[in-house]
Amino acid sequence: MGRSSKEERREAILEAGLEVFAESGYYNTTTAHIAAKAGISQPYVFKFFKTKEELFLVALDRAFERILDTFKSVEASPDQLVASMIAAYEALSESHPNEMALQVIGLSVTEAPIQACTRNGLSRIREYTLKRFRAAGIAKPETEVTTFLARGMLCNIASFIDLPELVDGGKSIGI
Amino acid sequence: MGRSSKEERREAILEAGLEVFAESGYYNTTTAHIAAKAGISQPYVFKFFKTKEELFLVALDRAFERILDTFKSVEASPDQLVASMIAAYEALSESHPNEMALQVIGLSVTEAPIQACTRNGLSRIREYTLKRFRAAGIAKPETEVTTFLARGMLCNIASFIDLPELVDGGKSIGI
DNA sequence: GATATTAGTAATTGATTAATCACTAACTAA
DNA sequence: TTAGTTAGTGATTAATCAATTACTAATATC
Repeated sequence: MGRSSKEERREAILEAGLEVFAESGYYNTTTAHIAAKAGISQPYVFKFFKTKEELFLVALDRAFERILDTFKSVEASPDQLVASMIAAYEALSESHPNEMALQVIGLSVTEAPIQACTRNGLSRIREYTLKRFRAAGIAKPETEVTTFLARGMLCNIASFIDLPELVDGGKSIGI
Repeated sequence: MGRSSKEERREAILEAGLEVFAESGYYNTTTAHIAAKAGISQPYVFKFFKTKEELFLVALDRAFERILDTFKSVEASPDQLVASMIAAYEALSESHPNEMALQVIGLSVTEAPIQACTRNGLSRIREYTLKRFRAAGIAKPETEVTTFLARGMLCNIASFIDLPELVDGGKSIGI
């Protein structure tokens, strides 16, 4: 087996971790669960990630990066910007639900590096969105960005705690 | 010592639990921490609460009840309703910050009874708010309620993860 | 076919912690 | 004073789990 296989194995463990974390949260996920889902032994996880925390951090960071990349790829006329970003976010919620769940989980993990990652991720998303809203000449951009992020986060929450009616009475999965 | 003292002791343990949970989250809070903050021995906690989970549930339930009671006490003319409810929520965030933090923590605790309590609490708050918005003749009440709740929750989140600029650039503590 | 390397595991450890148990000291009432 | 009750603690337990260690089987290389 060449290098790519090793990288694939790491990727498979990361994906398994993502799934189990999204299902059981950070603290109730054991490295044994992750290993089982990845089809390997529990200690072998540690050949790819030094700690459980590191594995979670890599997954969480990827989730934030993907959101940012998704927003960066949005091209729209000023008056269509918000609608386009909402659509992009909705698509992401469908294509990568586990990464969306990870954001909610990250919120109340008190380990400092994870809190820092969450803070940093949300901060960067806010900054970038604000820049776009401003460039589009949207009125009260700070307020609009907060509402946009708030509705997006509530959408993740509604999905994670399985309470769809929390968002717009559950009529759509939209933010 | 009469009965009231026993009730006071229970209340003190509950308050200690609230503080420690709000600071360290659910899983990183030990019953020893709570006992230390309450000035008693660790096993004595269990004379008042059967399990750590039960203690958390009582605190979380109280947090949701207080929000609901606060909203119920809001009296305002239709065109002032939203502003009044925001003001009431802001006051609550200042007077009972730990209970607000508990909501965020409850979101990603995967133990079933706690998830159920969170779901139920948010659901009831949404229902009541929607009723009030409708009675005030607010247009698109479902959407407005979602935005209202979303901004309130983001406010709790911003406070819990110590990222004030997440809400309206950090200019105020408002929702 | 011997040697080295890679991929992987079984077994163990060490720390943590919720919860129980067995106890004692202080008060209360007859 | 003694019997009973209440308030409280020290010591222990039983389970869990991240992380390490020490090993083996397979594969590639010369």
